[in-house]
Amino acid sequence: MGGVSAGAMRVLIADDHDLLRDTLQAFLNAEGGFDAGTVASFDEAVAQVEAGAHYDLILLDYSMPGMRGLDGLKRMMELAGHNRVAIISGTASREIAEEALAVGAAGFVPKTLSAKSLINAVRFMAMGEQYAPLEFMRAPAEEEDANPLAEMLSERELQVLEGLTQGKANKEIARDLDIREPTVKLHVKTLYRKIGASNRTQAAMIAKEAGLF
Amino acid sequence: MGGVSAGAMRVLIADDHDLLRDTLQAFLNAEGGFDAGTVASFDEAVAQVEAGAHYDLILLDYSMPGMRGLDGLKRMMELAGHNRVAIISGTASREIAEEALAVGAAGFVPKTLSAKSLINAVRFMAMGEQYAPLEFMRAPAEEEDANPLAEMLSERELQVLEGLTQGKANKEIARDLDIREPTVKLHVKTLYRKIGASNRTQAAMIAKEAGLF
DNA sequence: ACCGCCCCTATCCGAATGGATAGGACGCCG
DNA sequence: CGGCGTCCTATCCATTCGGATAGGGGCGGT
Repeated sequence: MGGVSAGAMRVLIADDHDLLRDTLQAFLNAEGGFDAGTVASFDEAVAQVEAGAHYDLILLDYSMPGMRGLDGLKRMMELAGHNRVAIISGTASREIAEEALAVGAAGFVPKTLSAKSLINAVRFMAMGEQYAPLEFMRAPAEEEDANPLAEMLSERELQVLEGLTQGKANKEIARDLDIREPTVKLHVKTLYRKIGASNRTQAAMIAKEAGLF
Repeated sequence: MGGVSAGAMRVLIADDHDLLRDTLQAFLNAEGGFDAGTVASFDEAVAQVEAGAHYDLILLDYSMPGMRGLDGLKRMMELAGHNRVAIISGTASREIAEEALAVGAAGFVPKTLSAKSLINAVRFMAMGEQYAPLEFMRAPAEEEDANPLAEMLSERELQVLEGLTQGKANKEIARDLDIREPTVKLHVKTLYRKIGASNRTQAAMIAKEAGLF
């Protein structure tokens, strides 16, 4: 363990949100007894590591310049096998967190975590453990799909709706799904009622609005 | 950290990202001499204000539970006309910032702002000024509009296209624009050719895709 | 003045759409 | 078993849409 003063744990915070980065650094130093450094982009973090800097933990923001999603995580872990690398994010979904942990990240820290919990988490991860907030991993176990729309539509209706969002004619949709056109018209009509549309364009916009397809 | 000196400026931070919220509170109190309170949702912020709490500035996170975009801003400003209200966000676009300022927000604070700048900004806003980081407002000043689509369409065609994206029938569009239906059909047909659509749904999706309307 | 472009209006026609109605086939559950 | 919901098919009909064609009027540039 490369020792800096009295063995203070060294942490590198890489985040383009200066506000969080600066206040977090101050907080970790003051309340957690860490030795925290900061950079504002993935490339700067890489430069730090390539320059030989040692950190007990590197926190990478999921959506920062240069990160390209989990790509940055993988590259950083290759670059410095001995440095522990964790993801911090305010927006990433549970799926991304799981994938990050799967590829060997030291942990996943949502920005909804309390500052106090973060200190514990950082300490935990720096010790070599893998961390992720249980409530984050458990709660949205199967939400993402829970589009209010997708729930109320049958399988066929969803397939037809997808066709609508592509501007296809009933005849085309029928061919694609290998059913007769009258059937498509039925599904179209029923899904109109279900989602509150009065024509195919409205239906398509509503689907798009809901983030479907 | 209690040190609420007589004239300490009171700031309310409403953000569901505990991490930022807590560290920011500590930072504002320690470095800026503020008296900062925090809540984790819009509803809690409303409760605080309704309970009669006075703040020199209220910082609302743009994407927090209950906010519903700028809806929350407007509601909060109505609720407490004398309290200054500002938006803080890590993701919102320049357009949103401009709209927030237009409806009378005390300011717009991107989370990419440095902690030092934030203290100045908060002080500035609490004094009654309207704040927004110039580099944020200027940089993407004139791109968004340069829709390749909008350029090739005439005024009327754009109006008609907007009607299409709302799922309106030609007849409705004609009524709205106070022209005859055949004219609408003409515009529809010509704009199909211009943007490469073969029916109204496709046209609507293309417009949406291009960020129009 | 002529040309090009945009905007407006109009008519005709074939095709697609929206809506109503009426079945048949299947699986699930009380 | 008898309902119930879902999916499939079908027919009829009024309306809308998409496309073609044919004008007239205004406005700016050549």
